[in-house]
Amino acid sequence: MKYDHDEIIEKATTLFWQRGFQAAGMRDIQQALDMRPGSIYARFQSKEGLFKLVVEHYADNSAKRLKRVTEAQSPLDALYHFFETALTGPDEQRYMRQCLLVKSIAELEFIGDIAKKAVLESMQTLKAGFRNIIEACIEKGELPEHTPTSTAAEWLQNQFVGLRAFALLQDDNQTTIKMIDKVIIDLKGQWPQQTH
Amino acid sequence: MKYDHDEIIEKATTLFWQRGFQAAGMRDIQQALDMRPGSIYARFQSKEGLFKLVVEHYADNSAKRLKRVTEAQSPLDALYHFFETALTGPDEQRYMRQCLLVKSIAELEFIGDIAKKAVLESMQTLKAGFRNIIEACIEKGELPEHTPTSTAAEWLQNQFVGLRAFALLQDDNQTTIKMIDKVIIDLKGQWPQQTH
DNA sequence: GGTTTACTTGAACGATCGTTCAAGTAATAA
DNA sequence: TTATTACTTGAACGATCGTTCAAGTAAACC
Repeated sequence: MKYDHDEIIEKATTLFWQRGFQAAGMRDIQQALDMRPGSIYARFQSKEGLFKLVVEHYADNSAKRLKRVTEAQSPLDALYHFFETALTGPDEQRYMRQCLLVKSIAELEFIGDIAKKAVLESMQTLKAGFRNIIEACIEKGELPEHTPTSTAAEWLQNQFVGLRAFALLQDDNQTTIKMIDKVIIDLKGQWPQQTH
Repeated sequence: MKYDHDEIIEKATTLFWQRGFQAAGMRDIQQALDMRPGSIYARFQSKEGLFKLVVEHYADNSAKRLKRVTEAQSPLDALYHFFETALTGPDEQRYMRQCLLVKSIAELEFIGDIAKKAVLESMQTLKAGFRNIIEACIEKGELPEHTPTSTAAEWLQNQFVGLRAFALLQDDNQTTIKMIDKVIIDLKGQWPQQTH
């Protein structure tokens, strides 16, 4: 084994995160990993097989981060920090502002069934992570008891998705932070009634 | 001229909206338009040239719709309706839930500079449309005077983008409507202060 | 020591991509 | 009537795509 497995996955993650599944051609991958096509196919079966591992690695990482937010003294503050870190990084890491999973959803049709399944399942994992954060906030008295956890979790994930798309095109971090502030305000705010 | 110009653009819009720029291959386009490659290139120079016209056509249409919202008796109600129509259409028109422009932003790198410019400019047009709606709401007393129009417009566009991505994966319209309700609630709600 | 297994190499394959081009058609202008 | 212009056709081009494969290497197992 000439190449370390974790190192490969991380290099591949960077490439797929920057370029997306389709745009990252096999020859780009070969260059980024410093591996020849045969090696890659012997290990990962296909481009999709490699991508699947990357998605799972990315989702694991994200889930761990969300868990850390849940376990913070003030989950609400930690949530704010989580958003801020994800959305206002330095320019050379701008590609990180976009969520790899969301980016993948945009090209779901081209990905193949196996990796597609991994993407959608990872989205569910993240949603559960957001729900845990909200429940932790309620428990610590940072959010009202009557907050509808399931709805709020879906909403929060959606805000995160929207903000990542927003921050990607946004040059002014101050504007992005204003949007994060708004998210926190609305999270504490009213929720729609069942009836409509 | 064997083929009508508007008809071509509309057929092409449907195809690009469904498949995206990259995924719509020239042979798909040829089939959808019932035209041979030479005809297409003689008229539109390139795939990108055709796409540019499609984007502009789409943006014009969207701008008109937003304008109609602005001019409604109750812009806020009309806004609600606009969201609802865009996000809960029948299943065979599911592709319409995704905004063509937002979808294009996801593949901005592959599009080419000319169409790319058209996409970004169209986004600005839409943002201006949202701002006009908010100003109309304030004028009609449906939103507080102190609503920060520019921030709120950016926020509203962002909510729209997020919701379209959300609705695309969502099967239950009731859940989507709950999210639209939340948008309207938050639109009337508090806004972050300048200082932070 | 011999066999197996896991990995590595790099040339090459077939498919598909956007695009070109020589040739033809039909309407308009001079 | 002739020339020009705008459009149309369909075969074909070169580039690039993901993938395969014969051949080689090196550690692990018997």
